[in-house]
Amino acid sequence: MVKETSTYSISELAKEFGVTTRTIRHYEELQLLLPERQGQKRIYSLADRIKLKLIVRGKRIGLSLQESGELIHMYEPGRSNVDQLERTVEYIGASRQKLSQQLRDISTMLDELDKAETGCKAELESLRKAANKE
Amino acid sequence: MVKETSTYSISELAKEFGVTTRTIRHYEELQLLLPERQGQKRIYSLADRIKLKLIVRGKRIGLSLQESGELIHMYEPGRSNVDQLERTVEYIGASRQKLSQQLRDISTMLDELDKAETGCKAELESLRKAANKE
DNA sequence: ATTGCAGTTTACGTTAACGTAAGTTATATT
DNA sequence: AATATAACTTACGTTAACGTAAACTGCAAT
Repeated sequence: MVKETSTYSISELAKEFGVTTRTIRHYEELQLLLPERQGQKRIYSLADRIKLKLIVRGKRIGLSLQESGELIHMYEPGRSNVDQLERTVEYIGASRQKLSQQLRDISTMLDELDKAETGCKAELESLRKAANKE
Repeated sequence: MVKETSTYSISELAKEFGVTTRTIRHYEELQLLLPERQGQKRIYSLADRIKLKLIVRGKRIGLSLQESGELIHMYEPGRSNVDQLERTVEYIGASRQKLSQQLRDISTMLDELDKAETGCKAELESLRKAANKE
């Protein structure tokens, strides 16, 4: 069963993305989200949900809220003039470089984890052999 | 020309890794580094340098200093007993999972950047065509 | 009518990761 | 001997990203 409506309450989003409502309101304070209102209550659109998803994903790879904000901004209207578009393309290039570096870093770490694990398991083996000889 | 000695001053390391000496001392406050001393002066070994490298790399992919500290700990003596070794292997597994998730996140972001870039460039093209028609 | 959620605002508190400044010491150079 | 340079310690300051508490609102069910 998939959702049929395209609006969400704050607690629905909070539950879905594993954050608190305070966190979501905080993102709004920083202008990362700007939900509609029904009276006092915040009503989140599908677009808001996607932005939140991007923020949460960004956090997993160590982006600051500012950086996520800039990424969000890229997917938005602002494509008014050439100057703006060119700066966006530049920013995309820089982002790609940073992400590529992260890929390399993660590969290195995974390699090192493999080595460490192999070492641990060998160590465990020899400890168990020694224990059996008693 | 490669370094032949295997000790470093704090400012050498700071320069090499692009951090301040304050930062390096901070890592020592958190017990991530424990350099020798010559009187007051800190003398860093090759092992210290490697740890620092790991910390800096960890920061690039969004690890906290605590997490980097735990990773460092894994590469260290502690292999005394079976219990400890097993917990280390578990921790390695968890780390690998987290890193794998990051790999997926980064791939997704790179894809989205590609789409955004394509969109921008198309937009730029049509803007330029329009400008030429004047 | 009141009890109970789910939501709201306002505002101060907290943690991580350093920055920054002030004053001290040791070594090397002019 | 005086000065510069690189190190050091102590301690308070700062920013990001929320946490937490208090007090209020609106609607729904008992």
